[in-house]
Amino acid sequence: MKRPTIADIAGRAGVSRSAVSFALNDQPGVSEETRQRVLAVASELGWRPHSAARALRGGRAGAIGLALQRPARLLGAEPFTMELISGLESELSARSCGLNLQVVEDTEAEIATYRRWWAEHRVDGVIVLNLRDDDPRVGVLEDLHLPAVVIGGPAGTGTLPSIWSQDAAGMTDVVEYLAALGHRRLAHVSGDPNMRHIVDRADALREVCRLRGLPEPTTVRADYSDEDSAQATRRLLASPDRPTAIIYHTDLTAVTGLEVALEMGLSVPDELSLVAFNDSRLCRLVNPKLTALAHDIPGRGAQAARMLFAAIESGPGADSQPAEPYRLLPRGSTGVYRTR
Amino acid sequence: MKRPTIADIAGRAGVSRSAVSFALNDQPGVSEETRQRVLAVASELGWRPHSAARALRGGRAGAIGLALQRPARLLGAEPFTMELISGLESELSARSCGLNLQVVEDTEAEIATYRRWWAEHRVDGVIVLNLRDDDPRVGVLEDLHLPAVVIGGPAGTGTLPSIWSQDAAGMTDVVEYLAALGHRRLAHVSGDPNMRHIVDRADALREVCRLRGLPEPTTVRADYSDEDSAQATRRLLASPDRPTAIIYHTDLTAVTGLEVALEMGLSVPDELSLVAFNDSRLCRLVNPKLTALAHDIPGRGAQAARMLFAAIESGPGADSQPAEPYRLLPRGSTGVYRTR
DNA sequence: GACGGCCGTGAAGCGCCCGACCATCGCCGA
DNA sequence: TCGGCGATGGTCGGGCGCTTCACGGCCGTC
Repeated sequence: MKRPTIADIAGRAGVSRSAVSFALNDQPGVSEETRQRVLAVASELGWRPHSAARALRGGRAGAIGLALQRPARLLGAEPFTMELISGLESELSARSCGLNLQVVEDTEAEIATYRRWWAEHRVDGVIVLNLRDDDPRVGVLEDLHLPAVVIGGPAGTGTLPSIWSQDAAGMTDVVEYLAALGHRRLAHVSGDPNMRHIVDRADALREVCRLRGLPEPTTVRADYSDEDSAQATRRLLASPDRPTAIIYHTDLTAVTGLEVALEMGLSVPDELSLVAFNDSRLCRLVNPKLTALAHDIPGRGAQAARMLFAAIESGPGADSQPAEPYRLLPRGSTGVYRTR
Repeated sequence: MKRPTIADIAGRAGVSRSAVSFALNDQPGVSEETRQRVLAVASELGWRPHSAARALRGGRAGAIGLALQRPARLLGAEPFTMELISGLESELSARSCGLNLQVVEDTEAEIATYRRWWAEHRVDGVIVLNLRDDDPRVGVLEDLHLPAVVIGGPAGTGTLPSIWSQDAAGMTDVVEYLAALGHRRLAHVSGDPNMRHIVDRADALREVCRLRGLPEPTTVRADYSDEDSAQATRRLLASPDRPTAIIYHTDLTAVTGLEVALEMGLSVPDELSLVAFNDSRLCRLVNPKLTALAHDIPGRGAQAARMLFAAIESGPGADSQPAEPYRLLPRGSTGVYRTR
């Protein structure tokens, strides 16, 4: 089975290759009649443009890139990435644009991937995840003039457009909600403090507590692992003035925290309330169900894809946009604090 | 910033373009000295082959394709896909080969994607998931001569090499284990009966029960949704001769099942044992932890990638291979059945 | 009859690979 | 001594499929 080329079409339709090209690309230079004839032959032969030839000619690669900087174990566990991908896809497939995926070890490898993609003309643009402070990726992408959209920010993205989740607002909502329930001693199990949004949350937490006259909240760090988050929760709950409510940076971490709390004989939510950033099925599978800050991740993926297309088509300088705000979904894991 | 081409290297090194090409591709025809000089200049300029030009020249596209036929919500929830991808990647990145991802609606769309990828020269081969009976994808890929590796089988994959999970063996292990614990009435919440491996499991279950003289097991169907699997479990447990052990086709479904059982006041594992196909963090997050049949998914992804490379390089006719067998991981959700 | 608009053709070239060809040199046999 | 020959190390140029610029007939119009 041989792939048909425009030369084949030209032969069959009795016109030159250029005419075929014009016809197929809706360019002027051929009569309507010829155009129709060419289109008919093309669809009869099942012609499709050879992506490499197009790309070589200086056009688009017809694909965007997504580098995932995550260990294998984690990729499976957390739903974020896949939901984001499916959101991206919804926009991509509409424009029959491909998605190039690459799992990378660290930032250095990620940057190497961007350089390679750029040099090999593999992608027309990339989506950047998990912005950090002074993120070196931003500068590299700017230098390469490789269109990119950052999911994160809005600060520190340089000239790259970004789509930023309103983390401070989300955290504020949670704290006000918890305060209204009578909680005063709050704690926060947070992620990598180099990540922009993690810092935003911690800052917001402190700020709102200050404004509301609540005691200084505790922030401890835990990565995504079982052990780490269990340990963090254990430490918090073992302290003499233990918090009455804990906010977790992920659903995964929160679920582990809930296990630990129950294990330690605490009643949730009577003696301890728990809230998770990121909602997922996980939050509804545990008992009591976890109160969560939900996000429309596929929606954000779609939004990012649209922004990236805009950046690819009209060059840099596009505006950053906020993502849809977090929605607080109160469930069984939060309630009025009852002193014994 | 301009991407350097071999012409640039040729100019700087004072040789012809062909010489550069020979040098860069480890072909004979240049002296060792020239080769070194060319390589030095190339790395100095940061040259990388233009993937499109290579592909156009008749070479490889330098990427493989993976079409995911799954609704967005689900992709996030189940860890399988991402673990598989990370396994694929481990092999791909070693050969600096890309991964093209596409989320598709249904089989028809998936086939259209394969045709498109083929016609556009976008991928050198594909990984096919979730083989069904009389799967139309097999014939299409054979016709296109598009190298492919099927994850599933081993029956019904035509000339395509496959990597098949030993579902019957896994199921047999579970049943023997449950029988040893004293269980007699078994039930099975199964997935889409069009899927090969799902049928294999159901067949094995019936067969082992027959051999062991256990009563005919019940098999009910449930898709991945919360409601569906909850409903299936509820029905099973509401029946007068309700099963004492239930085997679920996914961790996700099993977790939902556990919730339902606890909700109905059953004690797990005293009155009901639960086992899940597919292990994941989910199984360890619930209480009691779920007994599961574990699989090394990233390992399977890597294996599939290696097979696909072999198929791409040496044409069809490669052998199918079994995946590593399931490992039964007994946890808190299974135990001796205690009649009240 | 010059001119402009419309259709269409020819050819170049994107970056890379590779088959065909060529220059040089050392070696051998007449 | 010298022509011929093979090996070595390199150049030339075509072509993969597609786009696009420059041009050239053809017709109708002023």
